[in-house]
Amino acid sequence: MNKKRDHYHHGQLRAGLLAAGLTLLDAEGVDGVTIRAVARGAGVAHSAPANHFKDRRALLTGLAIEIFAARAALAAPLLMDTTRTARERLHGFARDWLDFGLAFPHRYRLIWRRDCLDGDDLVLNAQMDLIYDPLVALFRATHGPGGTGGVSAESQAIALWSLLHGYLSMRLNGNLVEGRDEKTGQPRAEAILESWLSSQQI
Amino acid sequence: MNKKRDHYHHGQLRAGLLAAGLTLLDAEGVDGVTIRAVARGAGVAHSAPANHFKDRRALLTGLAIEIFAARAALAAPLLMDTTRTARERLHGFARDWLDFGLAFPHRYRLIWRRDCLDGDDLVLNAQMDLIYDPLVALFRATHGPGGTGGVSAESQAIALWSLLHGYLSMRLNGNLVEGRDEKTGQPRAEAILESWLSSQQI
DNA sequence: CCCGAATATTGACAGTGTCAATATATGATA
DNA sequence: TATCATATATTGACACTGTCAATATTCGGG
Repeated sequence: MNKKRDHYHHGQLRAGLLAAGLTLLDAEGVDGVTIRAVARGAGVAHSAPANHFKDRRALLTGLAIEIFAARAALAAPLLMDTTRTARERLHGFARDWLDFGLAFPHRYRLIWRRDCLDGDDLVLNAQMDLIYDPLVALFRATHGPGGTGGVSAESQAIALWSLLHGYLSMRLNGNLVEGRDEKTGQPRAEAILESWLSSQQI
Repeated sequence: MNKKRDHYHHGQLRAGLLAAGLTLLDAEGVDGVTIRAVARGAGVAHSAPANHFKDRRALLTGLAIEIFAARAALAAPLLMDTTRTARERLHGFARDWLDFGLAFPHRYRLIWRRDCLDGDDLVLNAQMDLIYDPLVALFRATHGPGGTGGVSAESQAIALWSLLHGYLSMRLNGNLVEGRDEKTGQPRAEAILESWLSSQQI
């Protein structure tokens, strides 16, 4: 049963490739995650990954799904935690998202690199909805029964996510520097976030 | 002086390479802009570009500078046009930025791909400031002399740009679909933009 | 026990960026 | 005008990549 180990893997290779890929991603960025480097990391021949991922694109999509799933597993319960106010939940979600991006820049970049990923992958898209849907629901719940001014819950969700994603992208890109708001003295991201939440009367 | 044309270029090659690069960029995206493909486009040997761009990175940085410069040439005068109100100017700037990104997705993506560019390039960074500085100045001008509530002009500029960039990134990435606000019926981007401007009392 | 299916290996190919060696053209100097 | 350093272009090579085809090994069900 386990005579010739070290020569032929079995069963666990897919997971091993993903693990090696994540290590490479954190260390060298997306460009470092080559099929051959991942194979080397897992200790198999350069063409072995082909049995588990048809493409480099499929490999990166597998990584993105793992990463996104981990975020959704945290964000979804947080957004639906009815023991907290809407503002607390949105603030916590935003804080968590920013912290994640700053702590794992290469992971954050990868999940948005649709040119490297399979944009039609159903699992990948489902992970996004796992966050987006509770976010919209939360905004909808904050709307009064009258529902007069302002924009829709969907637009609010998209606006908040755009704000977070844009800020984070530019930070990770080196276009923005960590800093504090010149008026309030808060960390910049905090100031912008709180200002937006207040402007939405949340 | 011009005996052996067709064999050796002179003088105009750098511009020719950039032109070929831009064509390739629009047609195939950043990945299509390889040194060799650009050389083929300009009709020279695969190693000729090395005399004008030390790297592929340098070539892409050259492209990004051209692209950014063209945007700055439009945005800066617009932001400083004192014949218009602050709201008109900010709205016009945002509209122009969104239109540009949607019309030239590959160009838009490239100028933010710091991993493909030389992030320390002084010319490239100067182009960004050519837009950022007037933007901050405009926000500062809208602040009353009291200067009580709200965030600083810098934070406002960063927030607006984050909002625009985040929305555009997700649109170009395929994460968002063109649509209309469910409440106002406006195009989504318009609704989000106007809502933000109003929330800043502009 | 055996055979098909799954999985891993080796080898090959075209494409890439980059470097070194070579060839040609330009422009300043004599 | 002649010469020569310098700028520019060419050819050739190398290592690396993704992907495919052919081959070898292992696993699991009959």
